[in-house]
Amino acid sequence: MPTKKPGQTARGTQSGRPIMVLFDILGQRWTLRILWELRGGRLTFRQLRERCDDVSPTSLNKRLKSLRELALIDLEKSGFGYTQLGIELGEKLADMNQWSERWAKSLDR
Amino acid sequence: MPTKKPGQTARGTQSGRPIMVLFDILGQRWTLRILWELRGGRLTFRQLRERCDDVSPTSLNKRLKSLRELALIDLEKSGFGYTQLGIELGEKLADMNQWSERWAKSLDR
DNA sequence: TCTATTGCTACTGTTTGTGTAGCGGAATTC
DNA sequence: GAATTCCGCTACACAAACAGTAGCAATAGA
Repeated sequence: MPTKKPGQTARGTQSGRPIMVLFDILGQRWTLRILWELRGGRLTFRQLRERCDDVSPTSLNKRLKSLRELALIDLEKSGFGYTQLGIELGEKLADMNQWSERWAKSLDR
Repeated sequence: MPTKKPGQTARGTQSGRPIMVLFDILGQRWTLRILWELRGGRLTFRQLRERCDDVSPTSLNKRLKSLRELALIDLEKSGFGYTQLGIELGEKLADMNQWSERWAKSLDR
């Protein structure tokens, strides 16, 4: 299945609305994790695999391919890393991290 | 597979860090969409199914069960809806929606 | 009692993800 | 210049997740 871009129909919707396309890719396993692990700077394919609990190269490659097509990450000599757009999305994940800590505390009580 | 809560190991990690648990549940298909569709208020099981492009009841039920265990949504007489914690997460999704619109415009160029 | 709606489940087939092994290419080392 | 080491990536077979249809038990209203 080719990666769907905003404006095109994505898994589970016909609208092509950007948020639906985003939910499509983020709703696939490892996507969120990959974006998260890149927050500290560029990583090679193999470094990224290690950080992601040795995700299978098959899955990793599929996700990286999609994320590159969607212009969220790119590949340079020093490895995979955020594009300008990806940085913004990474900030959203950082927000979620903060929220998740409060969430965990609430669940404890 | 039982739903993992923060502090417990989740799919793809041993740490139990809240963000990893969150990525686990959000990285399953339909989770993000379900949370998104509840933004306008409570919906019954069947209403939610319709909004989610007729997702199979099997999948919907699994997600709802997980989200309830994680205290992100609850079920009242008027249907499924956000908990207090869920509202906060819903706001993050609203942020993402705004971002995704800018993202789509950037991709056009 | 009959009807309609609720949340939910069983069952089966398709799609998605996993795990191992290893490829070809480029850079580095001896 | 041959061998080694790293790079991104792929093939293939297996396991887990998801989908689609049908229909259940429980509740409420007429």
